[in-house]
Amino acid sequence: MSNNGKRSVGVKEIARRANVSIGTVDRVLHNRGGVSEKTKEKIIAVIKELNYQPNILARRLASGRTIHLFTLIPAVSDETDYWDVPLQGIIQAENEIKLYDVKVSKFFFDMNDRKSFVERYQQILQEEQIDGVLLAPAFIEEAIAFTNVCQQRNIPFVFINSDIPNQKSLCYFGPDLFYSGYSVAHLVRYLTSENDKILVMNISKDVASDHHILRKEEGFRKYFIEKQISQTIITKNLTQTDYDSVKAGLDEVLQQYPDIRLVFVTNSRVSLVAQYFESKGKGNILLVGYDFITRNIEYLNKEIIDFLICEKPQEQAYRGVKALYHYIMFEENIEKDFYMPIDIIHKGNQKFYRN
Amino acid sequence: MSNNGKRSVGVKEIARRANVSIGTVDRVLHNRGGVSEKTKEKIIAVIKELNYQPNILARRLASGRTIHLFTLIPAVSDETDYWDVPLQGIIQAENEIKLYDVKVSKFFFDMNDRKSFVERYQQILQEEQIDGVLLAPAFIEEAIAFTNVCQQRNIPFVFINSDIPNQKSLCYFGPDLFYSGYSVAHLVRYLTSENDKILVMNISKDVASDHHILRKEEGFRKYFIEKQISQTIITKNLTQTDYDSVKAGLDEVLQQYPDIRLVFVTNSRVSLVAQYFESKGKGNILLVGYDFITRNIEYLNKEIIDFLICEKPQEQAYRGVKALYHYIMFEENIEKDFYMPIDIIHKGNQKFYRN
DNA sequence: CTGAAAGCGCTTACAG
DNA sequence: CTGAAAGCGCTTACAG
Repeated sequence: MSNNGKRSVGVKEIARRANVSIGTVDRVLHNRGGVSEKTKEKIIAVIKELNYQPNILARRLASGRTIHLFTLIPAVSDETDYWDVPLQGIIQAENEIKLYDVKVSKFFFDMNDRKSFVERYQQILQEEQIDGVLLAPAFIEEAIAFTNVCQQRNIPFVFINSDIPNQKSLCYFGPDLFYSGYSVAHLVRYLTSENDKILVMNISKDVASDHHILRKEEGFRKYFIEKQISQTIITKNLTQTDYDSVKAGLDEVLQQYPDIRLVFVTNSRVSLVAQYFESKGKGNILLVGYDFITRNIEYLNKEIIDFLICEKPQEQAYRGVKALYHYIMFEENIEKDFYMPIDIIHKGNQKFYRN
Repeated sequence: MSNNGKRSVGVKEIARRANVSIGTVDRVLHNRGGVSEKTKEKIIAVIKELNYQPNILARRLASGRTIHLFTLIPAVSDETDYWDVPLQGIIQAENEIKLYDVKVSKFFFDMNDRKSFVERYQQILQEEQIDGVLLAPAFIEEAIAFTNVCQQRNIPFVFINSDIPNQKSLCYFGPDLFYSGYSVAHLVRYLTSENDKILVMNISKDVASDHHILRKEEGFRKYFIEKQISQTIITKNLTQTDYDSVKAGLDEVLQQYPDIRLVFVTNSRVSLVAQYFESKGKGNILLVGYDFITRNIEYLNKEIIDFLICEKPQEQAYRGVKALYHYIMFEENIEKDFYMPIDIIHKGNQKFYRN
């Protein structure tokens, strides 16, 4: 109707110009083989000449084939509901693309159990049709094993939350951990003066191999070295994540250094420290931590947590799923690394923040 | 193939159950009329019973109709390239949806010329097929006139950048201006102490009627009143936006108040103030302003601008166009107000920031 | 007021 | 190696 006859050229026109049937054009278009070199060349030439753009709608409609995507992320645990946020991102993407006959199957592993990761991915690998995989590679070796199989089988996969470089993922969506810590240091410089002491708190069952935490602290400290700022930075590692242990640890370190000015908690466990300050009193200590999750937001609003750093976990997962879909649908190549912005949230701007 | 025969029910099945032809089903589906009450009711019942979800792909494919959207935003000017950012958002959305046969026609007006706004919208209204409109209602009365016509003609429209409440827009994407200023105040409290003086600078050709600026300052000041903080806040309005005038204004105010600790510029003109500080020296004054645009980023990296507040102008426009598309395609209702997050950018986190 | 047919631009068997 | 036909789930004239 309002078409101006400009409806872009399709297989029909290509077939006409190449003097073949549309079936043969389709074979060339999808590299299905069974076409003589000569006709193939001719058809390719016409396709180029016409700058043919396939009609995605028609393609999806005609091929009754559902696209099957799989996601593998940690389950929400009592310790933290952080992983509910990426899950929401997956669901958001799913709702958008299910109209185009895409199915997303969601698998979850236990953050504290390597085996569960392996079990889940083996379950996935047993599926007969796997068009793409999104995973949070919490256990590096196991994730490598999984994605090696994907590579062999030509299944595209994307990482979220943390990256394994050189693993030929389609793309990574998540923080640049080092830079994230580095960035916090810059903010901290605005909040403290040179003779203020800073406490870095790493709260994790396995600090020694917690890549996230280590890289963030590295970046944080690097800033002070680079800028030659001789501010005192104390690190406290806590490998027990229950409140009592955190309380004991804080009691100890604050007794030893009573004049701490700012506490930087390198992950979402900042709410535990906030809980401590809520009962003990916070004085003029500033508290900075990670992740825009319910518990933390409560303390943010009470002004017990001063700043939360957040790297859009929902968007990471959302973009991850959409990237797989786009890759499969349009054979589009995607920019390899997509580092999330490092958002700063305080009581004053939390209202309209979105993960 | 991998279909499990679960391909959701379509018009055919509805027609079968209602004992009519698919043509009649289609008439009911689109309220085209010409169907007897009785059959209509019957068909509607079946549709509900089956929880029929139309196949959008097929719908778009079958109806040769192109969707025509129109956008009306300010042109990029010498004064500021701010409006290039929303334009990029429009283009981004356009690229995503043009696959679905959507055309976006972009119109631009001159920020300093009401008449150009009127001319452009009249041009738009002459188009024969208008499926939706996105506009930045910089001139309120004129925007009301325009959108009144849209309402009459049943054309959906969305606002970006600033809102006109009660104008029955489909949706608004942009900042909550008051809250934006309020939010900056909270940050400023972390950066200054109670006896530090603050300078608010409004740089705009028509400060008195610049809604953006006025609301932000209002929010900013409100914070201090609410919290009963007796910090000195000086306002300086500059109605000349060239550098020399800004320089003169700053010379004057800084002579009068030599002990200013923080300057808050209420819009993207903060680069002019930065330029001043670059030549005069900044001392220990902090500089806070708006918008993540090239000129400002340069000064951010030189640490002459300390913080930029940004409300994702690209995303505003992107979401605006997508909202129109979704509304038209799926007749989906959209949440009425979508206030953008109030992002805080400093030298340390600007690297991965996206407008 | 209603139905039957053609067609949107592709893909998928099937036949040769 | 290639073609002709049927069909994906809709919409659009056209005929009655």
